[in-house]
Amino acid sequence: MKKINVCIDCTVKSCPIIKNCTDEWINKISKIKDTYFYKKDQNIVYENSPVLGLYFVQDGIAKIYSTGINDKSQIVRITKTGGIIGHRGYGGDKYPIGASALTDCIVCFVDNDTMYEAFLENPKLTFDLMMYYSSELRASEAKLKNIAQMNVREKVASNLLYLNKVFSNYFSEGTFLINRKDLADLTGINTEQLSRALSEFVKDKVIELNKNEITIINYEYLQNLIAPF
Amino acid sequence: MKKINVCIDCTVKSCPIIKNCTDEWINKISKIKDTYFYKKDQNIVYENSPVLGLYFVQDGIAKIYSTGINDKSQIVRITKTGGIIGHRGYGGDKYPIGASALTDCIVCFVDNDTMYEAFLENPKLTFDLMMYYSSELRASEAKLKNIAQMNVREKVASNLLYLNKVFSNYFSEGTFLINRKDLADLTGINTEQLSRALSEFVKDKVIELNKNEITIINYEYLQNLIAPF
DNA sequence: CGTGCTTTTGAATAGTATCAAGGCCGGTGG
DNA sequence: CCACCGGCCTTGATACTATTCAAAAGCACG
Repeated sequence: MKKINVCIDCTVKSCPIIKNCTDEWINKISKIKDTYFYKKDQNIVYENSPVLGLYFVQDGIAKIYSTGINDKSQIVRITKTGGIIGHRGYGGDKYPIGASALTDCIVCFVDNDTMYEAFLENPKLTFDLMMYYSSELRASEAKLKNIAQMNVREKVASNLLYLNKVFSNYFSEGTFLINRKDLADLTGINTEQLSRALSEFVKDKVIELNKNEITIINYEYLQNLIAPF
Repeated sequence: MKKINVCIDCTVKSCPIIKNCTDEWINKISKIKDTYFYKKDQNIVYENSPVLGLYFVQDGIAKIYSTGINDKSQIVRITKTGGIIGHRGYGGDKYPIGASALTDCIVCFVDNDTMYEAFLENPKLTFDLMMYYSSELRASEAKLKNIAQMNVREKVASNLLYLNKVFSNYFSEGTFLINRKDLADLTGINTEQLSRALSEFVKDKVIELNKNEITIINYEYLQNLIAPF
């Protein structure tokens, strides 16, 4: 994993800046942006810190979380290469969420003023980002429904499949690395229940566990659990 | 309640079209758009119907819902004058949600192609709508956390306060009209539990019930229930 | 090879969903 | 005008599920 400082050289072709801005603007942002490296488990955005701009994930996987009642933490989503962090806060005063690195991460930061100018002068960028919001909103509402309507077993199944998708290309097929607390916070349950659910899945030969490494063996079983039609 | 057909005459000053488009574009959209009247309980958007464009609420209150496991319905949010319906589906294939009228509603419809052109030629419109998405996303994620972490009593309290905000100016202060099923679907619980929670609130003189009319008496009590600090 | 942290498991408790029955109210037709 | 029907709402009893508390096992790190 290596920092890329100049946008023109960037390999992240899904980056909204590179995809939608004029060459002039790509160069301008390239000069203004900062690029940071975060080690696994390091914080990227602090909850309730002032909104300074947008973060674009160049490489790695990060969790976006929010702390609620009794300091219970809820992971709201997970993002990776090509994703954006901080857009929820955009237009607001403080980031309503925090973010930290699940794997080592490289992240580009662009300040508010630069973004605003870029938006007004690159309509396609704004439109593209609007579509990004749209898909995020769909995902968030789907997740809302899942958490409201599924039981523990179903929620865990659903999130195992989600993580498998997110982590594809980072480890071998069907395998990913996440600790129990994070998986519980993502699923919206506590670690004890998660542990019980995982143990059951192991017993039924649906997954295999190796410390924090989870491997899905029987996809179909998990699929049927969440969409029994 | 009376349909306004010409955008220039429209009293909804928060409409993103009127607020952000050139006069030329306001006129253009004014001619192209359709304006519909929906009676209370009538459907505005059907779940899984093809995405044809965006709906702008000129007057009234509508619920946005989505059907899940075992035909359980979840109300995802409630929108009113100045709000937008269908933006989640935008960029996708089918509307992932349905919408129907909680009060009589007047709704303006603008088709996809017109919207797309308008977005590219009115950067401020796109930016404004992007901010709308951003605030919707914040709201959705706040709701996610609430549903995941609150108990029934707290969820009901939270949603009573939410409805009170949404319905302000439609009935007298602190009063709103909604049936039990809708309130349960909004809260993410079943009608029996809702009924119990409401009964307790009545006993404790926190609210008053008059058929489907709910009046909040003790705001502070409800507030403390959801943010006990 | 301790020490402290995470994970797993068990048992008791609390909370929520479901089932069933009855009440209330509005509408319809005799 | 009243009796009856059907839908919505409320309440109670019960079954189920999830949470909490406690304890022990596993593992990571110095």
